Amino acid sequence: MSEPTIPQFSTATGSDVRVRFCPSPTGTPHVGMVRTALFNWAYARHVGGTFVFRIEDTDAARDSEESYGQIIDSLRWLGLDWDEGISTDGASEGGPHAPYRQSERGDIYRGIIDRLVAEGYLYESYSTAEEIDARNEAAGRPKQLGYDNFDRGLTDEQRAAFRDEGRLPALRFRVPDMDLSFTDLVRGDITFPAGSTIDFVVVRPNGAPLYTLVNPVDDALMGITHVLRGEDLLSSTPRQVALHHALVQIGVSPAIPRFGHLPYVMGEGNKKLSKRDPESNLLHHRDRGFIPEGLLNYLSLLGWSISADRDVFSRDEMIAAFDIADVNPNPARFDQKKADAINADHIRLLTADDFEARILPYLIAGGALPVEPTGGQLETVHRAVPLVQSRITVLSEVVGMLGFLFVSSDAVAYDPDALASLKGDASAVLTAGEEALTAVPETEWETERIQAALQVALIDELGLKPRLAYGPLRVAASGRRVSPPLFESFELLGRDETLARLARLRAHLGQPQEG
RNA sequence: GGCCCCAUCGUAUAGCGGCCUAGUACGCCGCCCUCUCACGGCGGUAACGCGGGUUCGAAUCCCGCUGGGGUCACCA
Repeated sequence: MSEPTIPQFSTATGSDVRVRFCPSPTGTPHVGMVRTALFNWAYARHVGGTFVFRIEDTDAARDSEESYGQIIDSLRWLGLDWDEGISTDGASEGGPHAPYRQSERGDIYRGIIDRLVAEGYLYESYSTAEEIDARNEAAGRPKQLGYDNFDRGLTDEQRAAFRDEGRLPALRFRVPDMDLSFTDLVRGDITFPAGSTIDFVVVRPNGAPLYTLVNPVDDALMGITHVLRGEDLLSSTPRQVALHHALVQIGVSPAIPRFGHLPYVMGEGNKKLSKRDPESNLLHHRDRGFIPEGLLNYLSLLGWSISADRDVFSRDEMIAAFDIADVNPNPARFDQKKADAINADHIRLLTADDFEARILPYLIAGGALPVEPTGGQLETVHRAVPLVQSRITVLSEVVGMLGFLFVSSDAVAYDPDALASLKGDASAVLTAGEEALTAVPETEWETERIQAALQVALIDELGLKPRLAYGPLRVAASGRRVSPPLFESFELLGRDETLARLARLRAHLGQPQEG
């Protein structure tokens, strides 16, 4: 008859698996946070389990409604759908364990706290930070050791005395004096020696429960079986295991969830990707023109891989292959170049129509097109799609790539860079080009005819190198050194506009340079 | 400092005792294609932190060291 001291961890598998994503709505969504959401989601989808979305807003001072909205917006955009959790349309309660915002679950916590106190798992602590420091100092105990479990042994008289002073107690969890172990889903067995986990505060003196309490409590109440979270929470796992143990003891939940700690997402150097780094901001990537497929793909590569020789794949392929057991424990560095390359691959995978629909908002946001583009402008975009889809890595690049198509000849801006690239007698080239193209009638104004005319006039007759011949024409058309293919661009611009641009650059080059 | 985690090319990773004179991708460097830039194609550069074991055999297992990171809040 040997009852184990530490009860069993969840043995749920397959459709019994319940995972959750429970961000705290502070600040803008971070890519590390999204990676955590992604892995939880992918695992749930892989095993056919349930993905719960909960909001941990127990810190009124730091939480914001704006951040809350951004997180939801981000999950939606990425397509990380949840089966249970906060409801955004008001049409449903969101699930059987509602509410899913901790700020609305006060009564539930109150009940649990009372039971935990009654069973002796929680005790009143009157020590202030100053008093703890002072005691440590007096005892020659290193300050970093923190709380000394002083209030554990308070007598009724002592507590009454504190209360008579008008002091209110915080509630601390009594950590059992034993080794605390668990088998991490990505790291294997981990043991924290007895005595290395001190009693921690779970309820503020004003009665407000803290994350240290509500996180495990909600996981227990919501039947979470697998906790997949960031490595930064690894060292708080022993106290959560202890608390979960208590919750099992008092009958709140049947088992302790299993834990898996995902590797850090690092930035430059050897530090965590900080909120300060722009690439940590999910919204920043979306604004640049990452597409969900690309970002999801790249993020999944931070600590995981689908196979030995492939790294571009769809979300369905990820779901089919993803297993938490395959996650790599090493910290991963966020590599913007690699992320861009993966995104570029996904952009090229898009159908032309899809690509077209996706670049429109960027053309508008970037100012290349008005908020309500004309039919003619939309037609131009449509025809330009094949010219740019393989030329960009993020969607916002279409603004610079196609912007010249939507301005009049007198408004083309010449990049200093482009002007500097002009070698030889550009004016002569422009003149010859104008003559050759003037000979092309409006009715024959299409790419092949344009190319043929220029080929004859500039390459064959003037004997110019293609580079020298087409450079000035490119700058005249787009104002840039890099642009979509030249002859196609001329076709899109139309005969009159093209000729006007060649004339304008010629005039511009003939003028003394000014500012 | 206590405790915990981590350790393969610059980066992300494959590798779970012999298939590894270590594979793939990004990056970088060449070449080809070519009206620019891309795309595409071909080739190249570059790694098992160190030291002990275990074993016929170790990138793979064990120990130590070194190095890096995290955490020690009435934040989450």
